[in-house]
This record gives sequence, C-alpha cells and structure tokens, in this order.
Amino acid sequence: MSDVTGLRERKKQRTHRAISEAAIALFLERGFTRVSVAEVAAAAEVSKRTLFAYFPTKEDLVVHRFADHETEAARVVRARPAGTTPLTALREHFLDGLRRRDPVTGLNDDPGIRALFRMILDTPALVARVERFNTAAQHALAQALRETADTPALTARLAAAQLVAVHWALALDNVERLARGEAADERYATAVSDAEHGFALLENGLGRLPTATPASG
Amino acid sequence: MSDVTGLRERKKQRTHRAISEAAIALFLERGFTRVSVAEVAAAAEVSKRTLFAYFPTKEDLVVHRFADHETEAARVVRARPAGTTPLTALREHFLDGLRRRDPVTGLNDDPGIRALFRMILDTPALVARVERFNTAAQHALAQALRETADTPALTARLAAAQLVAVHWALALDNVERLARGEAADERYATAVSDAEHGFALLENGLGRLPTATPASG
DNA sequence: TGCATATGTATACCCGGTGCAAAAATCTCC
DNA sequence: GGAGATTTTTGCACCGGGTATACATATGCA
Repeated sequence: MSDVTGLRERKKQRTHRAISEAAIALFLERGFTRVSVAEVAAAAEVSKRTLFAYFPTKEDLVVHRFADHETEAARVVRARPAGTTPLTALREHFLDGLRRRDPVTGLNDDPGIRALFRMILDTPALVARVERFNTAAQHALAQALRETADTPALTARLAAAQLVAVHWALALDNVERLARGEAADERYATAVSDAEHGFALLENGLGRLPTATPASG
Repeated sequence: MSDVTGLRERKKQRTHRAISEAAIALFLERGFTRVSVAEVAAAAEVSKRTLFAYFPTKEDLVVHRFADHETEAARVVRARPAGTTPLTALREHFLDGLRRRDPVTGLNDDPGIRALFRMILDTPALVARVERFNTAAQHALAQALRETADTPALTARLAAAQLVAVHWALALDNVERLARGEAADERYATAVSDAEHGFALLENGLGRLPTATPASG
C-alpha cells in the first residue's frame, strides 16, 4: 500500500492530502456550494488544473474518503466463512460496524465526522454522489453473489439491490438522528435493534408484515 | 388539468412542448452531451433564459416525461382495494404495466422510446437524474405505507427502499435487453416470470434462497 | 551531469446556470 | 378598443466547474 517509493510518489501523496484537507476545512467552514474549486486550489497552493488532476470532480474532494466502501459489501460476502449465508455475513458485519462506531454505519458522532455528514446531507450534489457509490456497490455485490453463492444473475441483482437499499436506509437513519444532536452511545441500542429489524425484513420478506386495510374501496 | 384557459396558458404549453421536442430530437440525433442548451434554445426559437424558465436543468429536458412516476407507487398503494396488501397491489400494477407495455416497466420497444432509453443508459448524468426520481418515489411510498397500512416509520422506510430498488432493477433489466435489440413481445413472458420472481423475493425474503458455500474458509 | 519523462502551471476557453433590467406580450377593466 | 397593471421573454454580463493547449519545472535514471 504505502510503499516508501520514490520522492515523486511521496510528493503526490502529500499534494493529494493537502488538497483534500484544504477542501474539507473550507467546505465545513463556509459550506460546499459557497466555496469554489479555485479557492480550494489557492488554499492548497496548487493550480486549479492540478487539483483536477487529483480529483475528477468537486464532489470527489469530499467523498473520495468513502471510495473503499464501494466494494466493501462484495468483499464481506467473498470473505465469509464456509457455511455462512451472504445475508448473515452482511448482517454481522453491519452489527460489528455499529459496535466499532464505523462511520459507514452512520453511528459516529466524532465532531468532524458529524459535521461532514451533516454537510453531505445538506448538499444534494453530494447526496447524489454518494448514491452513485451505492449503485457501484450494488454491482460489485451482485457479482460476488453470482460467483460465491451460485446465485442466478437476476436473483443476484435483485438481492444486491435490496441489500444495498436496506444498508443505506439504516445508515441514513443513524446519520439523520446524530445530525439532530443525538449521541452515538445513546443511539446505539436502538441502532442495533433497527438493524436487526432491517435484516430480518430482508430474510423473512415483507409478506408476514401485519397490514392494515386502507380506509375504503 | 388541461383547462382551456387564456391565450397565455396555451402559449406556455406550446412553448414547453416546442422546447422539449427540439431537445429530444437534437439529443437523439447527436447525443445528450454533444448538444448544448444554447443549441436547443435556438432550435426551439427561444432564448436560453426562457428555456431555463421552463426546465430547471438540462437533464430535465429529457426526464420531465417521467415526473409523474415519482408518485406512482405511492398512488397505487393508496388506491388499493380493501383487503389487498401494498405488496400485492404493486405487483399487480407492475404486471399490468408489462401487459400494457408501459414504458415505466422498460418493456416498450417503440423506436422512439427505445432510442430514448438507450440514450439515458448511455449518459451518466441522466441515469443519476432518474435515480433521484427513485429516491423521491421511495419517500412518497414510505409515507403512503405509514398512512394507509399503519406501518411504523422505520419499517415503512425499509420496505419502500426494497420495493423501489426491486422495481427499478426489474425495469432496468428489461430496458437493457430491449436496448440490445430484443423485441418486447418476445421478451414479455420472461419479463413476467422475472417480475414474479422479484416480488416473490420481496414477499418471502432472501432467507429461503438456496445458498452455496464459498470455496473455502 | 544530462537527458527522458512525469508533474505542474498559465491562459484562454466551453458550457450550464443565474441576476438584472429593459422590452414585449397578455390580461383586465373601463 | 385602449390604458395601465401584470406576466413573460429577452439580451447581456456574469459565476463556477471543467478542459485543451502549450510551456515550464521537477524527478528518475544512467
């Protein structure tokens, strides 16, 4: 990973960090939309053109931190112990994430993380970008299901869509509550039972949900 | 709806159509990204400023046609007959859409529709825009579930996320196959069984899926 | 040390989208 | 069928994200 390669490589890493940190600091201070990339470039002491050599879009200045999560679900499914279903592996992984207060679960109230989450939620362009990550995660997960569970193509696709949708809904719910000021430790117990509820829904289906009847015909 | 109001209103409708049609024609001919909004405005014989008075963004020139579908799932759930579950209502609605070759199911090979679908799939910005519609549909559906089926907030949210995800995956699958040249009538039977499979998965859960075991530990 | 190559920069540009103020069209009421 | 209020359209200048080009600088390597 972080091989101590040549000077060139080290400088690139430093520039990457410098740009990213300048960007986050400015965005948190004044809001994503109210800071131009030119300002970020100036703050990081590089040219605008160089900035775009490191980050393809303005949004990526923020969300590149989540890039790893794009393949996380697929990796969890691939690495699951023999005899474990993909669903179980993903549930346990999510529950473990809650325990570890992994930001990907939304249950992290570190001031920096919380501010970042709030900013993302408040910025449609960033939400859209995160949702594109989800789409990518969905594809990777579908492939993992096909390859490690012999799931037929369509089933894999449908299952992946459901899994990613539920995962995201659960995380978003946590993020929103913490954004309103709740503490992570305070929220933890509910977050766990919510997650268990979500995964139970995935496992057992919506069929056995008690269903009221609409007012009239 | 289309009240025959004053001249002003009629002119507005005509301008709206003129812009939209000029846009679609140009986009289909040369590709979405290779046509500027200035060109669309010129073709529709309005100023760029006026174009943006009718359509908030360039993408909306294309996807405004699907705007109704944003609330479709919610409406179906609200209008379901007494004694019918939301899931059943949505499944029947989707199957009916397949029968009617409703574009929203992806199963429509009218040349214009097919070309439009292909263009959307090939244009990331348009795909992203459609996915934003899905998010909106999800919120509307969750609300309908809460209000007409007494579903608790979190459950409604999770169920809506799953339902919209499966709906979209099914439609996308049809669109992709038709884009590759398959005829709608030829695809119909499979589309129906795929849809039934998808909704069965939603109803019964992923739990009873036969699951192979990964290669090793 | 010197050359090939990889990075960075300045400048000018394209395009989507907006603010503003003036001009044109439509409506209303007499 | 006008006069004046109101709505719509327009032209223009502008902002910000992103790119092309052509040149300058730094690094790697022999």
